[in-house]
Amino acid sequence: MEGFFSIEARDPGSLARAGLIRTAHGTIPTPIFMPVGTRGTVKAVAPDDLESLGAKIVLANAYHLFLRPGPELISKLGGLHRFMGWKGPILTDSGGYQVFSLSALRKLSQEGVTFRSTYDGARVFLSPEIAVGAQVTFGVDILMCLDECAPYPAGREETEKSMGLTLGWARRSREAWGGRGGALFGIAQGGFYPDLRRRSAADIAALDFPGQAVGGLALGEPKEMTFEAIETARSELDPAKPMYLMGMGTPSDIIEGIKRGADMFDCVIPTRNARNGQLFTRRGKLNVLNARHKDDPGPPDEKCSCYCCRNFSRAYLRHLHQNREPLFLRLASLHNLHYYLDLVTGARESLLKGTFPCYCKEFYELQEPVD
RNA sequence: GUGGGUGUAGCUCAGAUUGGUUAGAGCGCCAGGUUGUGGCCCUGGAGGCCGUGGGUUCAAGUCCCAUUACCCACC
Repeated sequence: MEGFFSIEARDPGSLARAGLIRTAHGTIPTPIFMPVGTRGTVKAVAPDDLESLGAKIVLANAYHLFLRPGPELISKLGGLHRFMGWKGPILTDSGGYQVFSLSALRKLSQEGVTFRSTYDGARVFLSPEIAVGAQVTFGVDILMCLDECAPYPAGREETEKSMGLTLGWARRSREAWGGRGGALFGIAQGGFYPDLRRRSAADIAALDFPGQAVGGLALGEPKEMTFEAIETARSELDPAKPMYLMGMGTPSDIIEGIKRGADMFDCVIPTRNARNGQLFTRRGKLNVLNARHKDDPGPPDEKCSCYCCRNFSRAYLRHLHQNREPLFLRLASLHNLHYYLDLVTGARESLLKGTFPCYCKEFYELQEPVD
């Protein structure tokens, strides 16, 4: 994968860097945030919204799309890009997270994982080969290996066993991929045992994937543990390749992740929380459903230039939500995605200008103290 | 007018023909949470002259009488 990733600028005081990831559907400037579109749609927003927000890549989920509508249908309809009407790059998660999040509905074996479908209860088997095959069929730009994300807390033995399974699956995924289609990323696990984290990262790095992800983060552990795990993994991964922190995170998680060398992020927070009324502003979180906004004529964030903030009041947004109007979901999602994309774009620009430390400082200074 | 039914939280209703701590639920409301997503879900909180007035009783949302409002049926 010559020229897949290049680094344009580095912050001398940290591991932060700005780079470019080149794919068949476009070049992705990093650091980047990927809106989550699990089922081939970023909930409540259309592809043209994503485009005007400046989204450079979206994430979809192979497990969900595998179950419904299935790879054959997507292939028949021209691949996932065409199917979902998004022309830019797509990354698919393999379904590894579902091994964790749907743990009550699955049985694990060395060979793979058997799920009870969350749609109709049918038994579905997923292996590293099947997961890669599906992603290749989807025609996505970045594929993820099937992995197992150990829960938190987890015992040392359980964690070690889990990362072993993940490593075996990573080898098989790589074999099944064979360089076809997009770029396959390996996933380092290892829980919160520094030596296991280190080993998992080293083992994954040795497999020489085009990109590297760190999984098993933000499962409820204290922040210091999350950051330590990232640092530990980073020390063993290949710094010439993009590092993707899976499922991260809050705005400050992203800033802290960038400092620690991360290039890619995805998280459901901006879209999910938007649907529940929690909006992100420069000054911190804002629950626009709170009664105190009942007659507030101001936008969610005075300084925000998004479509929502330019045109609508907090009072109107609250009104929409109280009446369960679909427009609420769209406006709130647009705003939060704008915030997240703006956050990483700002970080990137500051890295290119050499002002990243100031950018971070300003980010924290603006946050209102939490009471 | 006569007979029957119903009045308990903002709404819909539980609270046995066994009277017994501080009267409950769902929804709504108020406030938190949400990290590789089902708009789901989770956690707290506020809110009651039990229609009104009398009576029986140590004790009444519960039993008795009256009264009032609404609903249904029949003149």
